[in-house]
Amino acid sequence: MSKKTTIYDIAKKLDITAATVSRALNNNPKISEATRELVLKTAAKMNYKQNRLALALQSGKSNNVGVIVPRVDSNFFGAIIRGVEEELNPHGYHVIICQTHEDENRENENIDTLLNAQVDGILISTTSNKITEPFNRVLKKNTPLVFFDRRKTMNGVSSVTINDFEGGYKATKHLIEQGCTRIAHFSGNRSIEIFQERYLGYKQALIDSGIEFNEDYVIETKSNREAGSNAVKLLLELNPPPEAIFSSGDFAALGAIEELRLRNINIPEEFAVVGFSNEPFTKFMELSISSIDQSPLEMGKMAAKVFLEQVTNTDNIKMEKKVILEPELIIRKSSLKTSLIKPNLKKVT
Amino acid sequence: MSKKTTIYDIAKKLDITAATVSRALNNNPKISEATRELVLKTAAKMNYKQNRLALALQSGKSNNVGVIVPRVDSNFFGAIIRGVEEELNPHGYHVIICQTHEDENRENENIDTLLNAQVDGILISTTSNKITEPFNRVLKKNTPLVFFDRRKTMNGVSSVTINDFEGGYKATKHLIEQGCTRIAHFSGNRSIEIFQERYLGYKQALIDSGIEFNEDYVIETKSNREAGSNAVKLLLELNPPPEAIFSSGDFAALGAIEELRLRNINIPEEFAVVGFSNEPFTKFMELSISSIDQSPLEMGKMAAKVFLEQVTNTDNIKMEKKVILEPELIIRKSSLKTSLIKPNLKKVT
DNA sequence: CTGTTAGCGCATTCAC
DNA sequence: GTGAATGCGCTAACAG
Repeated sequence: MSKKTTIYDIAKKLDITAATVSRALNNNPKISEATRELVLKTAAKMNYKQNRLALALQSGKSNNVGVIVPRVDSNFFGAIIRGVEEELNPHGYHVIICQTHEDENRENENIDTLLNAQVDGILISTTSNKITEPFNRVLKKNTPLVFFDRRKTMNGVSSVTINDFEGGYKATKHLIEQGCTRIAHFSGNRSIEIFQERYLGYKQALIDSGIEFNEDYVIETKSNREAGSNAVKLLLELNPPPEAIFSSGDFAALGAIEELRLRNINIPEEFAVVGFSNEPFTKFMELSISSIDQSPLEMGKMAAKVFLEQVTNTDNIKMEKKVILEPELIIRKSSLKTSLIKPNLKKVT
Repeated sequence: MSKKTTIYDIAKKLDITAATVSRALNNNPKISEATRELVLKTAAKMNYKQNRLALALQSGKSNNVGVIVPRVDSNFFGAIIRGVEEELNPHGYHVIICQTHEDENRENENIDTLLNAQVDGILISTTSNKITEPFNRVLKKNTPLVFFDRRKTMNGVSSVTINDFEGGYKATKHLIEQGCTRIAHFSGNRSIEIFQERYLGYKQALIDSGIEFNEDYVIETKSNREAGSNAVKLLLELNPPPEAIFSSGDFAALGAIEELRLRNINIPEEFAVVGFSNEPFTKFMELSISSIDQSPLEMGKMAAKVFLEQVTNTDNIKMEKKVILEPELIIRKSSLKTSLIKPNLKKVT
């Protein structure tokens, strides 16, 4: 059990005052070399460890930052958290994680409890685009706030995102280059900025290549296999049906592929597919799935760096920084046609 | 910015003392209903929020628990952390995460900084089996310590693991039931308990079925595709070669499967494979891979529960609890032979 | 029921 | 250079 030794204990032992001990421990210049060494040595001997809690209370800095994500057990958020932790740990910060499960109320609760816990900053991938009271409290309290991936539009708040528009554009452009013209899109809920941007990128790529945009080819799906399977069924009933899909999510892309194979449609020859997020499984599939990599590790590190800048620049009241990472297209079998000769497609009127 | 309002602020406003305010806020019985309501109301009006740091310092409880894992961006550990967070959050605890990257030194550092941060408990999947000084400090400080998945043998310390022996046994037994007799094993580093146990389970299943154990069929591999691919190459040069593999890791199993397919060996007819961990990709492959599920979500929740019990039972100085979860065999295509008739295998002398 | 006092462990004034 | 005093925000012990 052994009660924790404090600076008072070591002060008493050395018959000096706690203030002196504190100074010695903190490399305060106004202290004699002799006492400093003495203090350091006996501190080590007595197995002294600083109580960060007391320091936190008196300094107002807890050295904890809160990270709020929808869930932690996905590759994407896991990698982000990894990045945040690795970047922040060397600076003496601990990472507290909170999950929202896409629930706005829990998000608000999490923010409030983190604020109560006196975190030095909050990094969040938000679930809604409303600016609720807790967010205002964060600003009022002057706690550094950084959005990553999913942001809200707030004055003076920094964010780290990827260029989702570019991601959608690249994916679609790639499909066009493979010779596809009838390209469908699985979109997420477009009231969420990232999905809207991917959609717009898709649209723009079509326009830039002189391909007519077809509303019927855009389907809003959840990101799971069943949704992808159902969506592709709808598409195949269209006349003409599409010959490619750019999906805003890898799971929906997977579901689509499964459905297509069930119908003996050859991928990528007859039908090409590109997903989004570069989930690990896309790489391991025998028919590997092309996808857009969001470099979540980088995103996490970057979010942490932005926080660190914010916490350093105390002079600047406000500094709003928008970091936009470039998405990378990973071309795999599901969209790479071996020959550039356009394959036989079902004849279409 | 607006300075945080404290109980003193609201005390001054109401012309009472801070202690009374504290009592009202904490539902202390010895207080009049009138003042309680008054305090509560003005507290709300002044937007009072408790400073958990001050509470922590004075009570000695930070309401934070540290979770230490090799890395956070794997499905397994991600799911565990998710379980921990979900179980602990309703009890007012925050989860601080630390990564070791399988480095013993970083593990020790993490423990020490968590201790300094006055966490109320440490949940850890340890990287080595040595009992280093920081672990002793945890005990001396009487901080609840719970191992999960990878444990050390320490007196009075609880752990939550799966029955790895049983996992190895089930996997191997299943292969035997599919008609395989020449069953190889990819083992991890067997100085780590979990791998040793899986190996022993494998061995016992063979013995129980009257199958001779063959040392040559056991290969120590890392858990990645390349290692699996290399290992299977070695196996195929044996005479007779095995006709099945139980792999201690899914990635090695995947590598093996890739290599087998390269050689046009039919799976599962000619060669059956079972992995371990039930990584998401095993399910999504077109040739889905059989695996052992470790129910990481449950494991995380259980570890959290054990911690909660520990923190509640203050009377009992020591309580050592060993929770052992049952692994589940998930049978998929890579090992499920459609007919019970033993398929044509390469003839062997 | 409520006020007074004290302390959690530390760093930081201000004296000397 | 060092000591003494003070406060961070809160709760708990002891009075009354």
